[in-house]
Amino acid sequence: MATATQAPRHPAGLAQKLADSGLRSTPQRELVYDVLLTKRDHPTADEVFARVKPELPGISLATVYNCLETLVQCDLVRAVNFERGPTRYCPNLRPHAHFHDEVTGQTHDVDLPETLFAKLKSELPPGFDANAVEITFRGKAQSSAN
Amino acid sequence: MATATQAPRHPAGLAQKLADSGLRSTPQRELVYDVLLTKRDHPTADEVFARVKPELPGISLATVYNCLETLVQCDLVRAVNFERGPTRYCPNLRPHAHFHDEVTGQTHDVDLPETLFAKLKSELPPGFDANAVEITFRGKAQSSAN
DNA sequence: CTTGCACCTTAGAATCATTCCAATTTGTTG
DNA sequence: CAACAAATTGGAATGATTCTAAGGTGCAAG
Repeated sequence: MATATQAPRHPAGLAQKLADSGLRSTPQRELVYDVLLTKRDHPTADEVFARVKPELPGISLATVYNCLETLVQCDLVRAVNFERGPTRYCPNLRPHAHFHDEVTGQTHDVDLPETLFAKLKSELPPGFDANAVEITFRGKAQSSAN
Repeated sequence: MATATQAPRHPAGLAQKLADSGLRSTPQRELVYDVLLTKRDHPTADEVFARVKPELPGISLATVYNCLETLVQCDLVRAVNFERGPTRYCPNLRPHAHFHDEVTGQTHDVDLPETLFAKLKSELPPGFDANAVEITFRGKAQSSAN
């Protein structure tokens, strides 16, 4: 069998994180996570399905949805939504914003200083207690590097 | 005919704004807009439909969708999305953020200083040109006044 | 081991919001 | 009034996601 190119690309934290939640590590979950880490272009469930299928031809779309949901529950992946479009998935765990390119339809991560998120929460009127902030930009990006 | 209670609640700018876009003012459009202005609780299309129907029993859901879309096009109303839930509609045109109460499911407007929006855009890396920013909080609100 | 059982995966049906479509209705303009 | 464009309508169609029921899988206790 081939070797080098098949090694798991993720930091092996998956099995652990899953176990922490009383869940099992399965080939499907590993592969879905791998696919997200390998090409971080915020794929939809369908896109993940397409990327995963060649390696695991028997996998079903329902399972891809299940795996993605599981990864989100375990805080290994974030679900990203934009205007009723299909949900996209992002393995970037640092707090960051998203930029939606209106021309290409691509989604880019935008790192913002941690202080900004704090500042935003501090602007809330009294009585509002936020445990998450989401920031989304829409516009045009000089899509050079891709 | 009755008078006081039936007077249009909106600032009569509707017909004008529509005309600006080469569109007609219709009873359906007026009423949908009225409903949004009257109870600013970010209703879904279904909810708007329910509120509009008693006054115009023949109206169809498709028309409500059409009217809402038209109002959004004319910049009289904003469409607000949260995690793949049904689109909600908001006649507040000032730049503001939204707070989603995880307990009640309600959506609240949150006014933020204009400078914050500017600051956010200025944080974008070079090459990114945003023409809109969306800020969404999720958390718990002391739902007192409603 | 081998049986039990909880967890997983699977295919396909079901759901839900929204959009599309083709047929009327309405309004305006010549 | 006639002709045409813009709007509305009900129902069918779409697309993403979730549900359901039926098999797999794999560890754990005996």
